[in-house]
Amino acid sequence: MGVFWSRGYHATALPDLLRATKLSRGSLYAAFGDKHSLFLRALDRYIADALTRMDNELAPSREPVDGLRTYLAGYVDRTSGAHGKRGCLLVATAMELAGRDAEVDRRIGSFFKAMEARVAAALSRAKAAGKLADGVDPSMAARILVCFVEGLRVVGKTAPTRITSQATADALLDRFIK
Amino acid sequence: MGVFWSRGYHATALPDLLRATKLSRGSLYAAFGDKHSLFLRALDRYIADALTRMDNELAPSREPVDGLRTYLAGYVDRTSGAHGKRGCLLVATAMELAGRDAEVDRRIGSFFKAMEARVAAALSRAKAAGKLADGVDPSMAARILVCFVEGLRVVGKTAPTRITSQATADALLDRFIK
DNA sequence: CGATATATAGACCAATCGGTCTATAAATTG
DNA sequence: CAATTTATAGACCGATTGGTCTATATATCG
Repeated sequence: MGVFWSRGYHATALPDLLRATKLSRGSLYAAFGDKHSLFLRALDRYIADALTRMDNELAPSREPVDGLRTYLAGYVDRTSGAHGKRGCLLVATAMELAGRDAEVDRRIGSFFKAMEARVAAALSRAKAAGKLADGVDPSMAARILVCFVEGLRVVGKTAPTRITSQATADALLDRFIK
Repeated sequence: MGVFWSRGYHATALPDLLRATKLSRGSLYAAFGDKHSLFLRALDRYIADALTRMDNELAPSREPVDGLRTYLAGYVDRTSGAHGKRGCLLVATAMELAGRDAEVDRRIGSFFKAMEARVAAALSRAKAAGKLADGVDPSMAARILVCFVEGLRVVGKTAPTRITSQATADALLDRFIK
């Protein structure tokens, strides 16, 4: 997964995969079929990891605003400094392959929907608890936040400081909560 | 430019470039040196186009909030439906090449800075005109908007409807203005 | 017109791509 | 221990990569 993550699909050659998996050429093909299948598996794991992380951060048992704060803080951490330069397998894949690979399309589309749904749910709970500012619609705000964090991943490629990114994320969330 | 735009750097092969430029192999190399130089030229033009467009949309002579509205509307248009699926040369390049290509790094970094500066300037003018909501810092809000529109480009790969994207952008801007 | 400069098509190059296959080594099992 | 399975290294394949070069055609110009 890591090698696709930091290089992208096309730029990752078989030798890179062999080095990363410590497998022989034959074993790799026996285990995964071909490069494309292996890539989809890496993408699936990346997505699954991201979703379970969100399920923890935004769990209904937690205070929703706290959950959103840690959710955003996680993105801040992953998109600033050296972490940021590493990029994001999902965003890189979306830009590189979406629209040209049906399997990828489905995964990207459902991931964004899933993320948006989780954020919207957390915002709804926050609203129910009276924590949201007046006139904030949870599902609308969720779409904004999803765009924002994915934008963070893009801008994160220029390695902004954690301080700046954190302040930006805080400023945005502060527009939504009381 | 178009061919790099919709396919990315690695996925664009020489035959694609020959077809797009209607040049012979020899002429293309005589004119541009190599694929990488040609790519940088395409990227430069893409960036220049984007900046001059912003200079028009956010011109000091225009009403700043109107300028921001048309600026956002432009992104909405470019990131929804079929336009969205086409993607963005800049974001695709950032994800594909940033961190591995110094020439690209410089361009991506300076573009985001330039975009942020222009948006911040427009927000400052809006604030001076008393149009900004209480507690909104122009430069902070500019960072938020930049992340948001770049996130739109990513999510736009899933071809959301223009209606939805426009409503999302409106909802965000409404959090900043009175 | 004839001479010269320019651009063309496409042969050609080494390197690398993803993928297959075989001969050998290592591990497993009875 | 011997027999058998499993995994290894790496030769090998055709296709394609970015890039060069030459022979031919097309303009340009005096």
